[in-house]
Amino acid sequence: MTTSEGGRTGRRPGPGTSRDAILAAARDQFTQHGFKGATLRAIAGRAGVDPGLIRHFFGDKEGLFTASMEMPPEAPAAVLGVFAEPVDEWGERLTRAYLSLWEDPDTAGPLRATVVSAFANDQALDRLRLFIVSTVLEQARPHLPADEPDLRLATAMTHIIGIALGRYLLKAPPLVAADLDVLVALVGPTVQRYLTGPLPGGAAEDPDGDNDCK
Amino acid sequence: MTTSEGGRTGRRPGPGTSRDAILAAARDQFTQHGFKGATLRAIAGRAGVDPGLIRHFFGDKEGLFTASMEMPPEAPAAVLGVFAEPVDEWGERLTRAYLSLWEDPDTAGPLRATVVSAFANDQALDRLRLFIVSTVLEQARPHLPADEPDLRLATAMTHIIGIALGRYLLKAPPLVAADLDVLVALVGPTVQRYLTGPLPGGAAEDPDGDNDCK
DNA sequence: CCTTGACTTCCACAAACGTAGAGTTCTACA
DNA sequence: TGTAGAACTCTACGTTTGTGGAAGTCAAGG
Repeated sequence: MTTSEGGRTGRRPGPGTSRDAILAAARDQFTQHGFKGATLRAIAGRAGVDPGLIRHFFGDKEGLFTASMEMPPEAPAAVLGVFAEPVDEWGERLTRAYLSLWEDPDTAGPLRATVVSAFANDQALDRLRLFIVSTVLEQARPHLPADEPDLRLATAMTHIIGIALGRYLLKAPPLVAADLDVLVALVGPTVQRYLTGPLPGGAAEDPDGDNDCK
Repeated sequence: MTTSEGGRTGRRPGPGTSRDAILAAARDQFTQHGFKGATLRAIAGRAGVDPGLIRHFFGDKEGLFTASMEMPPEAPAAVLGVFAEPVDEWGERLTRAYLSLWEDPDTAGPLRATVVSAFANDQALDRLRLFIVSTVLEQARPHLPADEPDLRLATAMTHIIGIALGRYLLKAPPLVAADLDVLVALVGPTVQRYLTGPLPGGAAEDPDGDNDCK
């Protein structure tokens, strides 16, 4: 975002805006071309900055990468906080909380970078799985029905993530056109059903939810 | 002229085991490191072949890439064929047909490569969206309820794809551990509900009333 | 035999990459 | 006002990459 000064070297006048410009450009390039595909020169070019500056701020290409995936700590907390609410409201709340992360420009960038890189890099994928499995699952399991709590949360989360991918990454027209509230009203009940509803194959009309079918 | 090959002489395209080895290695490397991240030398090394052979068979790195994403034509037909079945059976059939594509080693490779590259490459993403939107949507829309048919199919497809990503790419333990039949029984009804069930907020009446949470 | 064309390998090159360090200019603080 | 250090640019090096062509090998037909 910084204008390129012609020929001049040394520190630019005014407050340093370059760091943020580099981060924005990095997220853009990493999500568009992957880790190896994105070049430091292209990122610097987009940011209107000398490539050497990247090394100054982030040391490494991997340093830049991890920095570009960091998101404000209140972001995951917003999703995790849903688990403190009554369990019968999780469906809509969870859906709305997660999709809101993708709506907010501040968190959408890192989120995008995280997901995309997870699909193109085994290490990043391991990190993502670890976060979902351990953090999310551990937080939610105590409040879920005894039969197959892991499978319940996995299908629910997968569903929400799938919607997010379709709307914000694949940009499927029907999902993009839909209003966020419509989407939440549509998906929320399904998520709720996965979380606390009866499971097929077992005693479906069991009101206690106390069945041990597998 | 004894053969139907015309009057051509010389060595015929042999049983060439190298070509297939290259394709397998290419799919492996492309899905693991992305298009730019995968190197022709690494692919050739994995295939136990000289890098020059790749150029001989596929000409280009992009030629190799597109070739590695081609899948047997009967694969998409298996999914599209579901639309010829009664609409009230689409839920389970669609789910099973698509997930089966990921179970079959012959189609899982290209499918994996397609999806992964779509997330790391804008062109591939456009291709995938075009296929889903135009081919799948056009085929299914005539049989769907009049209210929001596109949104119905979009949520349904997104859900199935999300499950596939969680099970076969992210490898979320609960989804991996679950039997395919269990997964179909769990997800199928949800998909069916998206396709033909009532929409929240809308005034649509549900004639067959299969709103049972079974 | 010999010819032919597909298969396979080796060597080489130009471009682009990440990294490195030295040098230049501006801000912050005493 | 002066100085330390952060911000910033320039030039350069070593490596790796995709690509190209020349040359050798092997099976099949004349």
